[in-house]
Amino acid sequence: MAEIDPNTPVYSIGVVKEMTGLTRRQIRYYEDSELIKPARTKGNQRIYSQNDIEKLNKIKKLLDNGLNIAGIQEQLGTVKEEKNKEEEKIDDESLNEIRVSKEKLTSLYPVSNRASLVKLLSEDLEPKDK
DNA sequence: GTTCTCACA
DNA sequence: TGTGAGCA
Repeated sequence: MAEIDPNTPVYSIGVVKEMTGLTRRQIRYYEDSELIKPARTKGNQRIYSQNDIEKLNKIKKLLDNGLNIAGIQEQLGTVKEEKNKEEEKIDDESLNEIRVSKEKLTSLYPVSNRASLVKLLSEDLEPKDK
């Protein structure tokens, strides 16, 4: 099948919303905070790429670690090309917590992020009484 | 039906 | 952050 690049935007906000567990408001807020840079469609619709999805998931993890929008902005504001100590610290905690085995690196992201992502996807279940 | 932007609480 | 209104 056709391989899609991790930076090829093909996800609509609805998909991103489900995959990240965030709301449209939050996603837009992060975008406004320069956390992500989704592409635009002719109808001005946002389209996210696999790369953005993982980034959103990372943000979700940050929120799970007790951070807030300010923390997210701090993370994204600090993390440009080099990862900061805080990110490593958080990832380390997650790693130690879940004790992820040697996962296959199929992403451009470091192992820490990958492991965190796996944890996130494994615990993406929210208490929805329905 | 879904998403977008802007604005308000 | 959530929600509403009007629009494409």
